[in-house]
Amino acid sequence: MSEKCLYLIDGHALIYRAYYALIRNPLTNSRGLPSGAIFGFANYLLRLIETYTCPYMAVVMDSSKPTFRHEAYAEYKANRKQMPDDLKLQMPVIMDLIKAFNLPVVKQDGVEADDLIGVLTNKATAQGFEVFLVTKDKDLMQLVGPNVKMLTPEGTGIFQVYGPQEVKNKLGVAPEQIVDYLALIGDSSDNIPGVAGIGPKNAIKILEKAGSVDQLLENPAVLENPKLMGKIEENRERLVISKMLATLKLDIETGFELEDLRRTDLDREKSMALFKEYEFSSLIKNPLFGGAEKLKPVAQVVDSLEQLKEIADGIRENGYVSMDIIASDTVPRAAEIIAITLATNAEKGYYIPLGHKKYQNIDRDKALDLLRAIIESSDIKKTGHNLKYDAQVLKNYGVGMRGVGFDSMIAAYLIDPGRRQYELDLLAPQWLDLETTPLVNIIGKPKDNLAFADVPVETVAPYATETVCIPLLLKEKLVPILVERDCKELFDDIELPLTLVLAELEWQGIAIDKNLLSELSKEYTEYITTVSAEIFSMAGEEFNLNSPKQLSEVLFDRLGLTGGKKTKNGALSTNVEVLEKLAVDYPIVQKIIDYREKKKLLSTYIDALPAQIYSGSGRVHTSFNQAVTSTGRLSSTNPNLQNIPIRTENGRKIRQAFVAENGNMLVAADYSQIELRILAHLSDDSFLKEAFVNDQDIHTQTASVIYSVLPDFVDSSMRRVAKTINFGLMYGMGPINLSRQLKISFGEAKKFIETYFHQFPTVRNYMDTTIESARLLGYTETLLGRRRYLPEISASNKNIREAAERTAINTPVQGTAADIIKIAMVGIHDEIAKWPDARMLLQVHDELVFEVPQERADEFSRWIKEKMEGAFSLKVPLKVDTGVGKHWGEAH
DNA sequence: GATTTCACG
DNA sequence: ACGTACGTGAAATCA
Repeated sequence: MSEKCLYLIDGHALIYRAYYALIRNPLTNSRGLPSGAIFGFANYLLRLIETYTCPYMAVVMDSSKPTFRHEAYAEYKANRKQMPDDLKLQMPVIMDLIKAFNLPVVKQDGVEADDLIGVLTNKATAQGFEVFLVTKDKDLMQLVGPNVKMLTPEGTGIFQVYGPQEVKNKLGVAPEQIVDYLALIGDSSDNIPGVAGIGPKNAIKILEKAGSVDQLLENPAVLENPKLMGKIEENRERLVISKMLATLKLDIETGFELEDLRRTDLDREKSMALFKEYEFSSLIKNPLFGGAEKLKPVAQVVDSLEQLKEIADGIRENGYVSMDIIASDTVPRAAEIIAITLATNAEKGYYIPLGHKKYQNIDRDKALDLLRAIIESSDIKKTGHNLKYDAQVLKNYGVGMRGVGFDSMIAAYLIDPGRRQYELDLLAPQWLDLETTPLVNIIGKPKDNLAFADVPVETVAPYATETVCIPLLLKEKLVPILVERDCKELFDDIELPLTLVLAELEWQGIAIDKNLLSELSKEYTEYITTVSAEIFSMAGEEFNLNSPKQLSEVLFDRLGLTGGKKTKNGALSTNVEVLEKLAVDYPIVQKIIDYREKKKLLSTYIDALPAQIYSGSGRVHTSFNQAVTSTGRLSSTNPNLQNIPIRTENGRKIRQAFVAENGNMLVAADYSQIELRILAHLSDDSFLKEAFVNDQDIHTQTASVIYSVLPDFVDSSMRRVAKTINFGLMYGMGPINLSRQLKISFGEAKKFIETYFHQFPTVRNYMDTTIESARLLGYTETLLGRRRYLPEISASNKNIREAAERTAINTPVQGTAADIIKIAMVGIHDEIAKWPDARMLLQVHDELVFEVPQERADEFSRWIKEKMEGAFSLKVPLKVDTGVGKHWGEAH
């Protein structure tokens, strides 16, 4: 690129663009500071600097004072909303970033960035410069010419170049006509009014005929279209104003000279410091900063049992080992071991090939026997990433892992439970400034259908070595953070042992009665065929009942039903709440509701579950994810066994298909009102505490207080109201939702809530204190110190702030319940061996399901009750209900 | 890939 | 005037 070349960066336009491009996946660093816009903007700047080496470069910012356009047209930019809070927070950092990059900033009081860009562009071209306008703003296309091009960000870090021809192709008008074009169609972001009824297509047509707005106003008749002509005549004044607003003001005096815009090299240290603070690992990797370091541990391939024995001795001496299993399948129960990698320090890993094709492997069984003592020792601590997987694969070979000392996935999750992913290739750059070898480089994309066993040992070994060395480095980095945050005990005593408990649950799986499901399937399939035929005949046409869009068209357009509600995207909703209201008057709607219920059960459970049975065990093995929820709960996938129907008659039938095998029974044990008990504890409310201490019905007691009647006089509807309030409370429910839930008026709902808080001031006080503390600290935490960061708690946008406040109230309650049941699970796991053949199978947030030999089922359930109730001491007792049955439905 | 709906605690 | 509870995962449609 030539010496005489200048970038003019439209600061605000690019910052906003960066902000909105990343808004769907809000980026924050581990302390919860928002950083999406900073990241996006930094990324843009880096791309510019590295791909186009222009020696002149400036960031042009808007004036903070009003400009002539505001004076000329009061509505100018009136549509502009105030800068969003989380963006406002980022602005000072963005200014620091620009400074760190040593980029000149151009800003002039009373002058808009657009105009300044125009003036500077003219100045530069007059001196023979080539100018690039870096912006998203269409207005500036009017400057494009032979030596002026526009660079528009497309996606993250890619720029589209617009010269005169590209402008013409994109918008259908030449750069010289942009002003007239915008004057006609208007621009909502700048609130340029334009002419109502004239959009891009009409504008192009008009400009083709008239040439310009001025000529058009002189002679509207050229349009030869009375309707269009009328519109123009009516809007003469608006057109003039619009054109004025859209036209850049180029007769501005500015003190900036081109030499002021010469870029000096960026300050690597400052930039680096900023990137680190905000954990922009991918930017740190940029070649401008020398690139990220690559971890280069030695990958030693173990080629004999003798050598393996020496390594095992070394590990015993060392006291801990990082390990990873390379296996044939991501589903652990179906996975065969291809290799094991071990490391005791981050410099070197041992790769033990056990199942590579076309390779002289080590005898797998002998190798496992050699390692068994290490893996099964609770004294030799295992480190790794997602050891739950490795533990299960080993279990396939009869090796039972014990003694987990560190798991980088779990550690990263505890530090920031809000993240989506905790993959090693994300954690390494984030916490260590290291780059990892992408898995794609080893086994290619899924379509390549390549397995580890097919890949040469020399290719896999370096990759596998990284996966054991990085967790060791992460341990050094993350453990001090956990210690500082006072959640090391939570990590060591609950989460790490839980990993092995979950491995066990998943590995065990649960038996499914296929025959029962296939009968249900027949029955329900028949039903939905009949109902859908009825629906079509009543509707007078066939359509796809599964398509909300088509259904809404049929109901609200063609059949003319009213009373619909809109979804958040403006479509008319067809959800069950809407349908139930309509069902009163329209029989067809009731049929649709019935169809929906059965169809849901059929496709999500009845037909899906049998397909999930693993042939090797004849059982269904879910995944309990330990690093997903922001509150500390587990989640369940493939299949989700935490949302098996129970609330409706039809749905409950599905529970009968979860069965104990011959000679066994299922024992289900669930914590009764655990969240309200936790609320009683946390709020220290004497009434709530007393109710639980005396084992009274909490909803009846609450009803008695809010209705001011003796408990004996509380009827079922009063209890129902109290129950809804009690539950809603923990989510921060307002009157609108209470009224909807109870189908009562807004006023009544409001009164109930007022009465409640009047009667339970301690609870209100607790909630206020919780929100206040979340605001001060930036996070809330559970009784066991599990943190959740809530940066939005200080937002000025009421909706956003209040949502964060509700989260601040709910998380300690929901999260503490999660902590407690995890403690119970770990405790039970440690002792369950004394019950021959008893196994823990499922966790459903406040419930545990076990499979136990029939003759000991009752005794076992008494033991479980005791273990679960004793898992943790609150100011009120914990209560557990148990049930025993041949199937899950019966065990309740 | 986003949207809508609905299953659970 | 407006929107409208916390935390999840799966299926189906549609662009």
